[in-house]
Amino acid sequence: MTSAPTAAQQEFERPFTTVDIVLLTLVDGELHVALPVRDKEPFSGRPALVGGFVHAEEDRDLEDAAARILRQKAGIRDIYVEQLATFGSVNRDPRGWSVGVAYLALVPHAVLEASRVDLNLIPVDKVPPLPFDHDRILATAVYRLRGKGAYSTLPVHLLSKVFTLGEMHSVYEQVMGTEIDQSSFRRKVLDLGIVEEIGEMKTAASKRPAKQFRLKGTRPEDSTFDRSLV
Amino acid sequence: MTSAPTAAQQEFERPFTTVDIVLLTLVDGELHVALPVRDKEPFSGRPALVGGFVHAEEDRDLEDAAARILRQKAGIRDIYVEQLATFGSVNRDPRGWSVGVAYLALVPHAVLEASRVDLNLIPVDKVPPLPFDHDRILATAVYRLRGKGAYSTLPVHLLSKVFTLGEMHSVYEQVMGTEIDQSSFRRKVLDLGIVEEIGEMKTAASKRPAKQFRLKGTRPEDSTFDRSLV
DNA sequence: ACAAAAGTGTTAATCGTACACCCATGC
DNA sequence: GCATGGGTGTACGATTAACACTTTTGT
Repeated sequence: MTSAPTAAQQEFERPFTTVDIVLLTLVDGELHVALPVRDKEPFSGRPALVGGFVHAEEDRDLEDAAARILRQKAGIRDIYVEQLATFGSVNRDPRGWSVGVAYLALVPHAVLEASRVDLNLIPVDKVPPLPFDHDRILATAVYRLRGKGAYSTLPVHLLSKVFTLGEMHSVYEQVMGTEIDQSSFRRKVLDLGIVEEIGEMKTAASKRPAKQFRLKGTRPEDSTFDRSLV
Repeated sequence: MTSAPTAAQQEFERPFTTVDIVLLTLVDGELHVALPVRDKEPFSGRPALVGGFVHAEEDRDLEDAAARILRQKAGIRDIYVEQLATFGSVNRDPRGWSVGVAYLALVPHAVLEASRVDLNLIPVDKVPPLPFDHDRILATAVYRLRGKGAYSTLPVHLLSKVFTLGEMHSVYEQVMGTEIDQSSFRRKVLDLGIVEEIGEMKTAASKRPAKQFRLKGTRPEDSTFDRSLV
């Protein structure tokens, strides 16, 4: 409360609020999660999700808090972040009743390499038991990515802003864990109009150069469609 | 913190935590939201979402808190509830930095009528401006219901446990706001196996008696499928 | 010239919609 | 017997998956 405490508020002990971020990236075709080693109690020395307290004096809202925490604890900014779910209970944190607002963050691997912070990337299927309820949060994140993946542009955020259809195709295969017919994928992506050709640049790789694309206008960052891409 | 406060916690002012519930029901074919009149400051006398503080001493987790609030403030229990999203900012509540965990609750109208509480049901498209950020929360809830509706059993929870395919058909039409071919709807529902015939009871209405159904085993309350029912 | 990835085209099966039709009951 | 909602069947068009084929580059 800012100035005028009311009866209702004073009566109750306030839970404390954290933001917990599942930061995912793709390291040569495999989904990894950032699990930096904790340097404070509780669970000091153990890997855990990127997280921190909401700073009431500093953060204007939860998204601000998430962005700040990503900056301060992971050294990255301007990446894709969406709210996942909120976990609150008396025993998820040994310090007492806490509310953890969980976020899903997707980032191209290159961005993480540019950051100086050691994020301790671990393949999502080789993660050791985590402190707090972070196992559950991680599971929720992966479930969301897989579930929403086929019907949205979510997986694209694992790529850099500019990409080829080949790269996009491959990311969807990796995220969804299935083979996807190249031809069908291509056609769907193209006539759903979720992507736009950028210049006619080409990749300077080894074989035939590919056209470059970027996500279409839909700034709201998300975009869901009714056809499945897998 | 229960016993041993650490440095990190004491430094920060804690936001307070509320649970805000969008309680929806169908009153003769129209979606209504429960907006009981507030009897406390702030915004005393104005209709607002059903809500309350998390009671750290009493609630074991957020779902507990939501259930308790529904019992105490709406006089109902054992209804369908799912977490919607969490809204937290310095200015959503005049009392200061607050975190509101929003829930979507669906209930058959009959259950509300059994409750003694005056819930002030208002058609969702005729809702006056609400206090706090309740307008936004309500919009999110309706958006979720419409968006998820066609691909899940969500709308079914607006019906009593036992229902006919005709009733189900009609609820989906009302929620989604479209006409749905009766024959196709029927076939999809049936061979998706999301529903099971109960006895061979029949309705004692006016015309030809209909078979009665209930949601199939999938207790986890939810259940999503990949085909659209609309 | 060959490998490898980009990109195009065609076909057969599947799915969904629309519509026509029959059934059981109350009045 | 007729109006009304319950319930079934079918046919046509749209969508998809599967696969074959062509193009363009680096080596």
